[in-house]
Amino acid sequence: MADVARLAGVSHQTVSRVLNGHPNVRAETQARVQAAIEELGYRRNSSARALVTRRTGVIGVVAFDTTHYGPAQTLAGIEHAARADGYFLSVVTLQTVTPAAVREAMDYLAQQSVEGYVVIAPKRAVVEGLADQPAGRPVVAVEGGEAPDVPMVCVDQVGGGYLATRHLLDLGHRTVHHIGGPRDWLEAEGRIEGWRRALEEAGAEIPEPHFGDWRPRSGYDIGVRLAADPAITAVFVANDQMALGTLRALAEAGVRVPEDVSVVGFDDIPESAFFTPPLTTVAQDFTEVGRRGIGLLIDLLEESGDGAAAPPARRVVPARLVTRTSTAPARA
Amino acid sequence: MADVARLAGVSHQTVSRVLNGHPNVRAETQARVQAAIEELGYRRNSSARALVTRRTGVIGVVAFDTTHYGPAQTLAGIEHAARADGYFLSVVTLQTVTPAAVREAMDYLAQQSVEGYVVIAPKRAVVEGLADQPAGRPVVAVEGGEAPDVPMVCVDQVGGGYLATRHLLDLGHRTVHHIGGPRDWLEAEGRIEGWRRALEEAGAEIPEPHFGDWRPRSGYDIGVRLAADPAITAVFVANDQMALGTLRALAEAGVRVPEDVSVVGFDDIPESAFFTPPLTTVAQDFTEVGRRGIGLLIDLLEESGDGAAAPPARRVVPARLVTRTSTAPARA
DNA sequence: CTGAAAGCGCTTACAG
DNA sequence: CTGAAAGCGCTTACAG
Repeated sequence: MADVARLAGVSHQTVSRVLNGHPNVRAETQARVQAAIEELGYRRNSSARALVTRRTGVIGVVAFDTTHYGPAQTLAGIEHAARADGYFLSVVTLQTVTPAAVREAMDYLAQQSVEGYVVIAPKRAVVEGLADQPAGRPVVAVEGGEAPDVPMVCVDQVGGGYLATRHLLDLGHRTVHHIGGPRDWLEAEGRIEGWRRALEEAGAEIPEPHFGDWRPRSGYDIGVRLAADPAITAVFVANDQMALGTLRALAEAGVRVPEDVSVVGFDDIPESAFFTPPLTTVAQDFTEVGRRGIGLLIDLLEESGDGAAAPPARRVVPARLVTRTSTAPARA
Repeated sequence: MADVARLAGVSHQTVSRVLNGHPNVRAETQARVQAAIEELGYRRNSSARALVTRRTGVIGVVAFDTTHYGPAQTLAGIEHAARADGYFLSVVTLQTVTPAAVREAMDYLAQQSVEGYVVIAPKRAVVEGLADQPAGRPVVAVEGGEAPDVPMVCVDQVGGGYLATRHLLDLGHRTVHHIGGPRDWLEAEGRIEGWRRALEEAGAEIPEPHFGDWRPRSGYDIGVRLAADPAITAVFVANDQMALGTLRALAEAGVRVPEDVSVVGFDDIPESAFFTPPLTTVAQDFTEVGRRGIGLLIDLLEESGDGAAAPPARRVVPARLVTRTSTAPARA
């Protein structure tokens, strides 16, 4: 900066003013400074700046092992939104998901003086890790169902589960079986609640749900058992990967989809349109979740007016049913 | 730090020594300082530290839209490796993949004073963007095939393509058809080269390859055409998602896999074991790629001895064939 | 509209 | 083994 000032024949002070777009600089001076900056390829030292402004412009993100489609997409959404607003993203990916690991990750990020956190928190353990954070930096959770204290943005899982189940009931199925995700996932919980609500509302029998681990294998194993019960005509599976396994188990057992059994998934991963048969499923707008999560955090950071920030309504992103050919009317 | 020094009854200088693990501190003094740090919940200001040490400990990562399995996994691998070595990761995800976008992303990261870059560069355009970087910070590319100047770590794509094709030839197929990825992807190029090499080596006819866009739909569209040709008995598809589409097209056309046609994919995504039928494919160790990429960059940053850093051999991670039931011996 | 001064919170030689 | 001094490169009041 000293070099730039010298070349432009001004004080380093004025260079700073130009850099920060302060109004009180003569146009001609500004041009000269700009030229000097270009010529020298000068780049402001971010550490020095952060030291004095007490702002690093860095948002810490605690992400998940990204083999899961949802968390991976959410991370991308968060990144785009943050960059659009001029923030940097420092990411830690959780390997083991325990409250301690979450705290450790946040602690690690704190070393880098992040201004706030976005935590992808679809599991209960993550939300618990959030609970007893040393106050100070704002935290926004994303994909986390109902969290007591932490501001949260998520897709309407209950609504999505309801949508899927309602779709099957509307096709004339007497009831709908469910293959849920792991019970410590808040998303799994939301989806099962939506399923139950739709059944209750329709006065349908509520069969005992089964629980998988999100992976195709578990959907397959449960599917093998479901295939053995000829009374079953409709299954709502809590994610597309498990639904894939279920489809495979049904096919192997000679159960036709959708003629004998209708199947609905959840997530709308890129592959699901090409399953055998193409899967009816529930799509989530992860990009929007990321955008709102970052928006909420930035509101908190910049305390735009009232402390209430975004109204709760803006924090729930609706789910959307995508109808393909794995579902059909129940046989009479 | 001043507060800590006061509480411990030493100079802030000594506090710094304790923080940095300098040897020349009396054990008793150190304990007192530690206690003071704990009591005050003191945390060193990273900006001040970076300002004087000229090291931010931040590695910039230019990643890809993470809907692709490979890049997503690689990112996770990079993150784990970086954290294990005490580095922070600042990530930019590319939306449009052009040389200009790559430069822009690196420029953005430069604002944050990253010490070096790991760039996920499976497309030619990314490698081009890397070419004319203003020197200064070291760059390591990952997943990028052959790059002229930039140090590179990648899975042996040629070897993988060879493995897949060889497997089919070994099963007695006279030749192997190929559905390649987009031609501007270096990985697609490597796989096709391995395919061609295996065919040449076996003296087999080399059919005209087809090219998809990695997505299931394109594998489907090409599969529809392949299904119409009864002479075809073996297909090597450049990724699992397209292979999924191909399987679907074959099934719809009444072509049985593997009885009529054998299919091999590439990537070993979590779903592929549950395709119809379970897919024989080529697995890549992305974690290892991430680890070596970070290792290489850190070598560069810390200039451990000679400038040669890791020997080229260490930079190529072997691919591995995973045999499932989508492949079978050719009919006599 | 522009400059001289002070200070952000650290680390790095330099003394002792 | 420990402290007093200088300085990293910025921004923020304060003058003028």
